[in-house]
Order: sequence, then structure tokens, then C-alpha cells
Amino acid sequence: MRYWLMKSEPDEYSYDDLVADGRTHWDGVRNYQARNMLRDDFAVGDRVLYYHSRSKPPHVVGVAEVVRAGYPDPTQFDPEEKYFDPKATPDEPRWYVVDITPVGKLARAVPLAELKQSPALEGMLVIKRGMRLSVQPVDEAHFEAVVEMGGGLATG
DNA sequence: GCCAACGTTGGC
DNA sequence: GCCAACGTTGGC
Repeated sequence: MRYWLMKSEPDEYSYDDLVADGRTHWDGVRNYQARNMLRDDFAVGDRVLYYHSRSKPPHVVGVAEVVRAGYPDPTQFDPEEKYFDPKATPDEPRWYVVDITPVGKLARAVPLAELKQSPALEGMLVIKRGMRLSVQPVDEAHFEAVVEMGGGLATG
């Protein structure tokens, strides 16, 4: 099983939105590095740290699980869509999505500043300056450490 | 809201 | 194929 971190602006699509939907297509990723991971490396059962970017402060809010591995992002083919890509065709798709479902909110959201201060998280990508990838691989030890910092998953 | 960092585009 | 210009991300 692999571990990941996925960024979303809570104004666009928050963890609570994911909980309300029950499951979602993680669409709109238009970065090749992130695309490659979605297409090639995500597998059903992988765990995801759900990160709220551009919030005050930015923070890890919960855990999600991959329920469908990479497949072509349908929004790239639809001219009405914000994420339409005229160079993409169904035969040669450019962009991929995965489906995720919520596993649980952290008992306490962990702000970025705290991630940066933790010696256990040395080398974690999200705390690096200028790190803009919206999908990032996470070490298992880092994943577990973040969940622990958040007091585990909230129940109920 | 500002702006540094970084990816992409396109002229040459 | 270089690289300046441009657009976007995302912390602050």
C-alpha cells in the first residue's frame, strides 16, 4: 500500500464536501508529474492525507482512501468544462483522475507550521519551500506520524 | 492581496 | 532547443 498527500482549496472542495459526497473523482489535475502518479502509481486501497491549501492556516484535515485507480479525466474531453483540453482525445487522453472516499477526519487538524516543526517529518515534501505539486507521495512513517499528531481519526 | 517559486508556452 | 514571457500555485 502506498501513501499520498492531496491538496485541495477548501473553498473549492473541502474534506467536508468529500464526506457529503461519499466519494469523488479527483479531477482537474493539470500537471504532468502529478498526472504520472495518478495514472501509474495510485492503487485501490492506498491512503491519502487530505490537505487544505490556501486556508488560514493550511492544514491536514483528514484521511481518504483510493477506491478506483487512475483512468482518463472525463473533464478534459468536454468543451463546456473548465478543465477542457483541446489536445486530448479519448484515444490519447492526457489527464487522469482517481476516485477517493473519506476514511476519517483527524481529531485535530494539523497545521503546516506544525508539520514543519516536527523532527519526525524531516524530508516530507509538503513542508518544502516552493513545493507546488498538488499530489505528492508520502512515506508510511510520515503518514503515521501526521495521523498521530492529529490525535488519530475522529470517531462518530 | 502580494509575490516567490515554478511549470508551460512560443518566438526565434 | 534555448530562454523570456507568462500564468498559476499557494504560503504569508
